[in-house]
Amino acid sequence: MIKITLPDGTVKEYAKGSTAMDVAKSISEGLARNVISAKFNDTTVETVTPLNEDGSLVLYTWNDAEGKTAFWHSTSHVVAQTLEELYPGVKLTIGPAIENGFYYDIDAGEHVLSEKDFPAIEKRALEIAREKHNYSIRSSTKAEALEFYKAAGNEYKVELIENLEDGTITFCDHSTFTDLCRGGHIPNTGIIKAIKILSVAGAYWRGDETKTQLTRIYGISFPKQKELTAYLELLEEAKKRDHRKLGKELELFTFSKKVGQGLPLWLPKGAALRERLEQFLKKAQKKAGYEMVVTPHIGQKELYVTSGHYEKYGEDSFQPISTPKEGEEFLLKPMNCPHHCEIYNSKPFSYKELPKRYAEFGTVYRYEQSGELHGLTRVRGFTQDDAHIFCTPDQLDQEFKNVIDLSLYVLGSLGFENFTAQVSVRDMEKPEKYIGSPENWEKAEQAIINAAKEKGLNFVIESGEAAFYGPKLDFMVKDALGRNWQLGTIQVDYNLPERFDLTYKGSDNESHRPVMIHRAPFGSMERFIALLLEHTGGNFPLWLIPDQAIILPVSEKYEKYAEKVLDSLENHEIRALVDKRNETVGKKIREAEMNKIPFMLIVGENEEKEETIAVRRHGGSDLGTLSLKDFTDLVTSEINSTLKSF
RNA sequence: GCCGAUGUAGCUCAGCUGGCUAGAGCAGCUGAUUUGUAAUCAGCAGGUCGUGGGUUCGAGUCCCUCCAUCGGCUCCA
Repeated sequence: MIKITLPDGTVKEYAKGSTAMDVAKSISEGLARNVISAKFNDTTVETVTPLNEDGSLVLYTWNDAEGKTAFWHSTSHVVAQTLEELYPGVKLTIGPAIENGFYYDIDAGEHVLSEKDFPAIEKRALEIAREKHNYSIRSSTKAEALEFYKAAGNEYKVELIENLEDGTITFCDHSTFTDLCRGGHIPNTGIIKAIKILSVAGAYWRGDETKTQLTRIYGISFPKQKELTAYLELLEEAKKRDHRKLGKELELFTFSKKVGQGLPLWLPKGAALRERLEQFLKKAQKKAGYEMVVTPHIGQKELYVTSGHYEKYGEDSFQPISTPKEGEEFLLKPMNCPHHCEIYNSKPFSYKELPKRYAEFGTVYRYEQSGELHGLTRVRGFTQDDAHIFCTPDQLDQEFKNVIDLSLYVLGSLGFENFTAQVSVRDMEKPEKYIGSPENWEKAEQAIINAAKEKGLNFVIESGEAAFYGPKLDFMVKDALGRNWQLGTIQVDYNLPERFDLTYKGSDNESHRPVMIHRAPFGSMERFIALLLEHTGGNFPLWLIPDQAIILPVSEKYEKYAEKVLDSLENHEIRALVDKRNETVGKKIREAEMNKIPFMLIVGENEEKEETIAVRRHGGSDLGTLSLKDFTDLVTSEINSTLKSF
């Protein structure tokens, strides 16, 4: 007998060799029907794996993330089988579950897969699923596994197996299909009721640009057809919140082929919105002890040779601008830090004067690969809400926490709640990749982790994600389609102070090296506004939205009164406009709704007589007839409740 | 940059296997209407079908080049 500990703490005895499914059956029939994956002593096991020792067991259903992982991974096997069947000669590589669904990478050989092939793949995969095949895991020796794939001519699997330890190699079989696989499957293909192939894309073998490009098939599957339908509807809804679409509809920004790809053009409403965001941050920064500086958009090539950026990125960047003068070259600035370093260097500092905090809304230019450009989230010219803090090593800890406070204030004021933080630290196995002393790195990494903990951030630590010059903390936010984007960033830098020979005089009357912090709470104005658009669906907070109210006169006769209302609102700094067009009220309301204007103020005979306005809120609720004072109070109080001062 | 897809009026789209002067709705303009909570009516105007080449008696439709966009990959100071 073996003792199995369940998540609620109960311990039960089972015959040796019992499976997770046996345990589920002993608890309830319903659970047994729904259990699709299990973890035994923190290792994923099949529901049919015999358990031969004491241990703790967790059972998962479709409602658990682990259950979905097993479900989607299992589906990828079925899809792989389908691909082998429909396109003879394809070579399978890997097929994991991902956050939403799964993919399978294949070397399709001569076949070119496109969307046209999806229906056939979906149909056949579902047929296979319906045949209710059991998944079963089988061990293999390394020699056997190698022989199998060498015979099949699949060099990818051979490469994978060569990197595996003998004795740990397993295959998963179902139907006539077999695949090298470490495990984690649902019991039976029959519970896969809906399969959707979502897209096809190129992906390099092992993520390496120099290796073969494989064909990646993305898909998703569900235990109920209804859930697939709901998921596809969700995707449709998400598309409506795409910032590229909303930006066009709300006239915030545009792109021009003539100006160049990845170079956004800000329209009046968008520019004004940007301006409000900048003022908002400037105010908070002033309180936090920052000083604004201004630097030019270009700098001598020498500047970037000093900073080291030219060596690292020069080839792949906008190329130097030459001048009539022989040998003179300038670069568009790809970041503001070197300029700020030179500002620091413009005079000597005592430790008593630190930290110095130089802030600038600095526009930078980076030659991003054409295939990588994406709306406002990935562009070639953008404005960072940049600042560089020069401080003593002792001040690093406190400064870092202060920056976190500022970043949280920014995210909070704009309604971002579901952000995560990522702390990027060194890859301890590759010390040669980083500059700066290990002691300093250790100190900085600890300072960041402590600060993140102290501020209660929901964060993950990623090894090897640090920049070569220092560790960092990034705030990550998801877009409408669930893709992760980095917004705010806080980075410690030991490199530039060294390269620019920055110093301060310490209490010991010796020269010391300051530490530098790069930080941008928005990240960039472009990306921040993009993510804010997707988060709010275009319904920005009242203080930020371009037009706060629109006055809709019922007919031409009330235009004068409408103008009077507009004057009054403008005196209270409410951004409003009058729709004087010769259209019906219904039409004016419809368009104001589509333009996402928060308040619609209808004025006609009654309102003129009583000096009031009939207020309709975006979304349809009727706030009734209000006096102008009541309305301005309403607007002010709503703004004050969302926009706290720092 | 790589793989796959897309590109018709300001916007959203139709245009079947190549065949008369390329269509619609919205937006725009003109006129009528003076409107009370999500589209008043009528008329007009608007397109070298992304670009350049090719095949063909004939190309929006087929082929190639380039450009841009979209989904991924790689990259992201």
